[in-house]
Amino acid sequence: MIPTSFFDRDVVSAARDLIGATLVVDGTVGGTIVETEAYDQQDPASHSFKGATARNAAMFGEPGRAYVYRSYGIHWCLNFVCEAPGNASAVLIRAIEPTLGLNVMATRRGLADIRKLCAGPGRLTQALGITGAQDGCRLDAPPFRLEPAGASSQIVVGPRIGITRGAETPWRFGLAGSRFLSARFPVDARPGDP
DNA sequence: GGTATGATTGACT
DNA sequence: GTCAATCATACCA
Repeated sequence: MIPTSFFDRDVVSAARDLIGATLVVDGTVGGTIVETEAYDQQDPASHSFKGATARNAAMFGEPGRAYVYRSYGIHWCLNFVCEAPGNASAVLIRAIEPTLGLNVMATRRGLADIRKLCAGPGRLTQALGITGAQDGCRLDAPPFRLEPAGASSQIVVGPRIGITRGAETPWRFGLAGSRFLSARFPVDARPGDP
């Protein structure tokens, strides 16, 4: 079990150390975290950049809690709050390698392709059944369960995806060579890869 | 009150 | 590669 204290520190190192950790929801679905991004309050791409609002309240609350928001009016995105208060920050969970409850997740996604089951922030919330109802929930209590990464993994770093401001900041982390990333990393791109 | 904009995805040329 | 879906939020009047 990853304790709340794990998140009471710099969001960038937390984002890196979450690669390889296991996320389980409702004890029925989950997998290994293979892609994350960091956002802090000094970051123009962060929701917390312009101060607290009703939507981002969880980011300004205690670390070790979930921040869930609606994206493009369609999808939900899951974050882990870090280092707050003082520097409202969070780790966006962008992709997991599905390991638990594949049938349930495939049904929710209406899709059998395991590589696209949880490869993307909107996709993994749909597969895991995460909605705004989990906004502000503790990460060390049901419905969540988090287990730390095992042996240290080879980690790749790159610029974050889908943002217009702060796009040059290399705060995206991934498990090197994973087939379950939402997109390939520049340094992870090798000729001949599918 | 109105309007522009997304930490995205899936369908389509 | 392009583009629509779809709506809460933020910001302006």
